[in-house]
Amino acid sequence: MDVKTLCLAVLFQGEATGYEIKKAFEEGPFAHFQRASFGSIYPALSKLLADGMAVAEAHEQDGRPDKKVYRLTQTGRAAFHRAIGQEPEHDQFRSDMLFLLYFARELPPDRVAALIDRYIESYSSQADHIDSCRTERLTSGAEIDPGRWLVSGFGVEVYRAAADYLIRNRGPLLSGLSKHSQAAE
Amino acid sequence: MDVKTLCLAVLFQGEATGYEIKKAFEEGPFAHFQRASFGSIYPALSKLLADGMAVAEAHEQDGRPDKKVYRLTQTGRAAFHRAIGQEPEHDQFRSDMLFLLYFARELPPDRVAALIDRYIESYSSQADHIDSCRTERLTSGAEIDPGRWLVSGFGVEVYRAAADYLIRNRGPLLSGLSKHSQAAE
DNA sequence: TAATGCATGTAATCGGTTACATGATTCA
DNA sequence: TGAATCATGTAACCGATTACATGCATTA
Repeated sequence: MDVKTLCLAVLFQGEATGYEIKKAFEEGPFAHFQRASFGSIYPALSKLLADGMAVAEAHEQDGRPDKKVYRLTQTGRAAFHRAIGQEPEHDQFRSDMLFLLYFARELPPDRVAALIDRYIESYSSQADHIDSCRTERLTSGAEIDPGRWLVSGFGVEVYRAAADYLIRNRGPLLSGLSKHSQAAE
Repeated sequence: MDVKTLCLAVLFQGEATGYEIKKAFEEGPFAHFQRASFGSIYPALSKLLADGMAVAEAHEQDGRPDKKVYRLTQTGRAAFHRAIGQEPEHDQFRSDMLFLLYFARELPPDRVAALIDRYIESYSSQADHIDSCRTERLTSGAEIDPGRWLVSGFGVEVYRAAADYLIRNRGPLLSGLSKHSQAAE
């Protein structure tokens, strides 16, 4: 998804500043499946203004640059609905980890072990983080949006599955590698 | 991973043409976690030649352009080892599906159902495809590389987990959506 | 006869990252 | 005192996609 659509999506849920939009992709609800940088968000927001898809209100602040709060117009809301109406591509789990581990044989065994541990930790903490947001929302008593619930559940499940797989296969991989190097040498 | 490194990786496993490298990302062993287009592969290959990381041998063919078979040099092999020695970033499952389903409430229920079905099918067939390659390799009697084995196993497991999750949550999502729309209207 | 596979490459364009520039406040 | 948070923006650069250009052989 291009950053313009991503901004449209965040603003669709309520007014926000560029800074807050960035946070939505860092800690917020989109954090585990989309990403955007300041260098793409601010230009996208300017374009949204220029295209009449959003309006901005400046809130003065002392010492800091004026806070610019963006809000979608009807045009913007329509554009968002058009965007989510498009046929999406198939999802692919583009992974540097898999790329590296594919060549495990070419790496020192302790480096392979360290890599796996790093990714177990990384996947697990992602899953835990999403899961804690879920329990939080559940206990807050607020109404639960079925779409968001499914999306966060998916995150927990898939990242958990990834971590579990690595935990189960760490040993076999390492012993497989040492057997191979013994045979080769 | 940048396409230059990706080409280095394919060529590390043996000589290949640009066309064959493309196939490695379409049906080959890298298909489920990396991607590259002709428009990036051919320039990357030229750069590899220019940098002395690969040499190319032209094989004449009738009617078609000469087939150019690339092979890594020692320099190229060293560059590849340097590349896989770098610290990678954390993996993120960037997903258009999750983005769309997050806004399920904004879509017609039948469209949501169709989307989910599409992705169940897509994830399942990815998992099946990788799995069939695994059993093929297993029954071929050839030696199994532990790294590649782990990587393909990961693909099967994670795509399967994704499909399973959607199958289990399709109904609840849809009924959640209809309840909500009844309450709102 | 139309589409697909084989086979290589270029060029326009696009979208995004990274780094830079600025600067007050608060927390450790 | 140094780092992090809040807050906005620009510009250089890079990498990749898309479309284009060519053209034979095979398969449906």
